[in-house]
Amino acid sequence: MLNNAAVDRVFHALAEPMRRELVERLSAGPMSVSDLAQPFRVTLAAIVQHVQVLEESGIVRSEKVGRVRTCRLDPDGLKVAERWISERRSLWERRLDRLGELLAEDDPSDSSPTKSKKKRKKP
Amino acid sequence: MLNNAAVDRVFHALAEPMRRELVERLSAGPMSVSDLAQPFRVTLAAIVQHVQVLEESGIVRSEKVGRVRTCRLDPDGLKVAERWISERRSLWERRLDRLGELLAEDDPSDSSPTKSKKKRKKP
DNA sequence: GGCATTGTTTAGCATCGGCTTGACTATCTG
DNA sequence: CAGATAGTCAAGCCGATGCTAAACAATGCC
Repeated sequence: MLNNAAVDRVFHALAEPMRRELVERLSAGPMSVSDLAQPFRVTLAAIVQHVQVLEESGIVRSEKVGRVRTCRLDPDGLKVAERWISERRSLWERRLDRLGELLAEDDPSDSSPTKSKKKRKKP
Repeated sequence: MLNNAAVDRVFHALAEPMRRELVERLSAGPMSVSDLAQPFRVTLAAIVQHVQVLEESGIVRSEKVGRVRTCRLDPDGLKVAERWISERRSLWERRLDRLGELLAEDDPSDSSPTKSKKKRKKP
């Protein structure tokens, strides 16, 4: 995988609770940095640093006009993480489905983990 | 949001590259801890710790039979992260769509920085 | 011009997190 | 039984990370 570094940056960015809240706020619409900072009890500098991380990860884009920097969500950034997850999950779930089919083929017994009895019959 | 702590744990778990590789390996099928550890150049203890984090986050379930602990992916854990992302992203994208419609309605003035020309007509 | 607003940058601090080491338990195998 | 295998636990090292303070720059407003 070549986009490994991108996946890395995105998940690293989303690991931080305050950064996720910033994303949450931005999902409602674009915002200046100080507007973003308003509900938090931290320095503006801290918010700026978080925004930088989000921006380097591709989750957020921003542009400065005058002295105010306006930040907006970039769906493509989030898509990177979303795809990584859904690929792994669907891979695993397909596997589970195939397994279920195999079990159902000739064994109507309960497939729950407690005392699973493996009666395999290969024709 | 009450499941905030769960979201926190899941994203924290996925932030670590080696843990994501473990998830990747597990998406191919269940595995013992030492099988999981095999391709990595770290101690078994390190892998155990990673597995614990993944398990506390709900991404992985495991059961010990005899002296071997078998780990398997739990799709529900990954779903927590997947839903968080897709909710934020789709919220934002819906907003973009509405904006596009509004712009197309009667005001050709440009709201995006790079000369985007949206000529859409709403029937 | 003078002052407030809005960020940006850097250095330092404190905490967190990943990893190792080493001691230990429990289970299999000959 | 002895020894090997598979994992667990606790302590500690050390680099990464979030936050602050402080100095700075650029823009807007009177």
